[in-house]
Amino acid sequence: MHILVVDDDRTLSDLLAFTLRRAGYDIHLAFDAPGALTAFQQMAIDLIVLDVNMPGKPGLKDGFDVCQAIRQSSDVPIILLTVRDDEEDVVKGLKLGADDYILKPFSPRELVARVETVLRRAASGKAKVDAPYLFGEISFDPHLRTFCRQGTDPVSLTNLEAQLLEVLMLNRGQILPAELLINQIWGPGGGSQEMLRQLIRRLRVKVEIDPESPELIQNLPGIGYGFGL
Amino acid sequence: MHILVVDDDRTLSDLLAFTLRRAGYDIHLAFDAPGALTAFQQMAIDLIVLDVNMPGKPGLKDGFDVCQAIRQSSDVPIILLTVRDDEEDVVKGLKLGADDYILKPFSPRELVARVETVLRRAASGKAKVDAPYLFGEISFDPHLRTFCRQGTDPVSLTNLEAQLLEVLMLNRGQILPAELLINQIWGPGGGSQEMLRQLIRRLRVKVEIDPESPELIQNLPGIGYGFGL
DNA sequence: CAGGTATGTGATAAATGTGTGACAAAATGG
DNA sequence: CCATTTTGTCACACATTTATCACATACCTG
Repeated sequence: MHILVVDDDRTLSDLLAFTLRRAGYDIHLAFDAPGALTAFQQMAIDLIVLDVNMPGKPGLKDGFDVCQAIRQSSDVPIILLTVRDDEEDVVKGLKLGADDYILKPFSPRELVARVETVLRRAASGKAKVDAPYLFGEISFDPHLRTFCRQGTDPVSLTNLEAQLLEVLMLNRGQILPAELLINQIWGPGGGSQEMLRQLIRRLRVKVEIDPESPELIQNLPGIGYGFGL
Repeated sequence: MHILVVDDDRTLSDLLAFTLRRAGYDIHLAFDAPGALTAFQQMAIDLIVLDVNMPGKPGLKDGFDVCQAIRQSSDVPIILLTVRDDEEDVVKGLKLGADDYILKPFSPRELVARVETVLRRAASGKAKVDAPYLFGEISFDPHLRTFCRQGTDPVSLTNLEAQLLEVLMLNRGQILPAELLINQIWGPGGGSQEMLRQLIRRLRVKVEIDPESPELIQNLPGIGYGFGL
């Protein structure tokens, strides 16, 4: 599994490479926008970790241009690297076709988790969702595990609740089989219908206006659950 | 990791070089302003330790001119060396784009700690924060390790407490994963959740009005801690 | 209609995360 | 060297999250 890391900052590149190699990936480095395109064209890359700010040249001056150029001919998964102050950058990048983002500073575990999530989504063949954590008046921040509905206070979710909501929102409009949800949240061999039921319950209590008449998270009997149907 | 040390005082240069080599860095020396620029242009330098007073030539007559010249084309981290009486020099240098300063005389540990902090900041990709150590009625001096809240006596912090507060304040408004804090304070493979918890405790006792209801340093369960949320 | 299954709900037990205090070990300064 | 301070380790308390169990309700089928 080959990952291309694009960042002009050598210290950060080395950290990224070290972390991802340790997680079992083959890493290739590029340090500017033209180098990124060249590397991508010369190697079979499975995912790109792409810093937003980096030196380039006219027509290819930063990470956004790289993202846009790659998207003209490929749907390889792209994860943006940006700092927290640059939320416009995140939105811009996602609109240009990036799949996810990582906020600096990040923990190694966060990085690996993001990479694995994005690779899983790509492997499942699901089309990308624009603004995956927005839905009408609702927004969800998977990094802070915070659910926001306009006009109400932000709600903090627990780790498992946030994982469930993330999977549901990334696959909005569809019913996900219970078995798949259990597998994604508890891993192979973990979890149970019972545990999923309780987790659904807890999540509904936190995110639905009236949990007893749920509108966001709905059930198809005998199959599973979906978000935003 | 290559560090360029610029100082006309050979004894001090040797001390600086010895200390930083012992900490694992590759050291390059320059002894005047023109030599500094030449060395910087000929090598891949990751950080410059730059004495303020040193011989130069017209247009490049001291450390400030070097700093200014380098900043026209590079954002390599720069640490100024100056004596304690020259606070105007410090302000002048920081305005010209230096990242931090070290006051002579200094301890080897102080030097290494400053270098590591500045490299870490550079690696995090975070733009320099204006007045990073001010926050409302609070101020923190990382060199003196002194925490001040208006209307109360200054509080002296230990080395680790000051390191933790520095990381938190430089990333104010964000939750920093515990793993990242541990890594930054104790280095790769060092520290533990246990040790972080104790350090958080000790720091809260010193800086919070009521450590049992902390307002400055807050926890996001399962993720980490943040300052000024 | 009765029985079985799926799903929702609540309560409690178990597990995990975080805060606090005490003491040992290590580091530091005079 | 010794006294003091700092840091690390351990134990326990408390808070939160997750797992388990029990029961209720809805729906479908024979």
